Amino acid sequence: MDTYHHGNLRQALINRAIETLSEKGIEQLSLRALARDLGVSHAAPLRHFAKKTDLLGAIAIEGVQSLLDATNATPGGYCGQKRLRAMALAYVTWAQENPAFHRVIRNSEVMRYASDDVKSMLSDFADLQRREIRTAQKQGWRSLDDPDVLFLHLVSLTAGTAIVATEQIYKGPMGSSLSPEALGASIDLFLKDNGRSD
Amino acid sequence: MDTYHHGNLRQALINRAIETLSEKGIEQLSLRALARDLGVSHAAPLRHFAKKTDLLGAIAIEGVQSLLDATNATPGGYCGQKRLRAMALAYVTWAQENPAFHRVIRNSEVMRYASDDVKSMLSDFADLQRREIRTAQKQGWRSLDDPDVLFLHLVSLTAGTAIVATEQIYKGPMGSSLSPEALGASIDLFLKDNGRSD
DNA sequence: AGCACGATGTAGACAGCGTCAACACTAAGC
DNA sequence: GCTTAGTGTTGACGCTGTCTACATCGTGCT
Repeated sequence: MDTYHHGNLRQALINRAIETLSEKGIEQLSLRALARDLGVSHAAPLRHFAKKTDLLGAIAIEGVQSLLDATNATPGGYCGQKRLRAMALAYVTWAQENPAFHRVIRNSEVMRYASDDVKSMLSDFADLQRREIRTAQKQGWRSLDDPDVLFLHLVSLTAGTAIVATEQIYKGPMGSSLSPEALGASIDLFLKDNGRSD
Repeated sequence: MDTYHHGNLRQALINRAIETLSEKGIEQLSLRALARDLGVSHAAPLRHFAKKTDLLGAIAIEGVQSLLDATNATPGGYCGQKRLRAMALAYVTWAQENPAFHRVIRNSEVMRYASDDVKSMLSDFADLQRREIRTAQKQGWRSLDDPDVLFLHLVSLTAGTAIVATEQIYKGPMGSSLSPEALGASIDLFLKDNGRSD
């Protein structure tokens, strides 16, 4: 028989939200629709997420965790330039495979109200990239460039590539140049170039 | 005395929408609030924009026009690589100076319902960039690279840089490296590099 | 002039939304 | 076994976008 209490409504809400987020985007997400989908009353979600932004915040935590897992699952043993390349590609691939997470994490409304946990995780992630840039430079990659500029460039390029690779708007203009090979080649324009011809 | 008819409600709605868009973002925009701000009844906007997306579509048209104007106002006489650099910088600067337009144009919900006019204008803009890439390559800039990959890279980098430069999320992690000089230097990593040391 | 008509604004209604408050059920600890 | 905290339900409020019916204005026709 059906129990009065759902049992795991909190996680069920998150999971269903991720589904609808992938299908219909963030503006179409509604707490009441989630409640209907899960067969609970319209106010039940409020027991677990007082505000809609709290649900999105919880998804953001899972999303950042998923992103960190994806970049950590990157083939090990590399350091510096090769690691940066692997991380950048992992980011783009992750964005393509987890559109819901990607949209949530890159949404400024969500991140404005995100918990400090999320912010510090992302901050650590940024620091990791900064360190790898330093390492790569010590190995001779773009050693004369300002590391802050390299970091800005890396973040801009990966964020932009992920968006171009996932947003429907760009599908038309880009045409065939969104294959994994093309994406890798584009990343390589920055991350294989060592400032000298090779 | 006040006239029964507003006189230019359509443009007034667009202008006020751009204001609130800059201040509060796209999710906070409401037709009824606009009507209140302009002192007309809650349904008056519907005479000019049957759907909320129609208003955003109209703003998108003005936005794309503004973007094209900004890139055309780029110092003339250049072709190829220098022109690409000027266009990329103009795009980022434009995004910073016109956050409302930038948000609307980069919003996939809006662009999904955008008119064919907007889409063809953006398509022409993309073609222009492709041509400049070809020209730059003939001038020796990255002449061995696949032009499709260069185009993908250019779009990703400019889109990403504009987002990093405008979205509050990145302000923290990026810190001081968002000065115009840093942005220019980051763009130059792609657009000044000619594949050989110089 | 006067009249019809289209364009534009108003008033009211409806459903859907987020959110709050009051109440109902259930499990867990004393 | 009773209390209590956690969880789900019901109903309400004000907000939203959108629809319909009605009001008012300017403009062109006769």
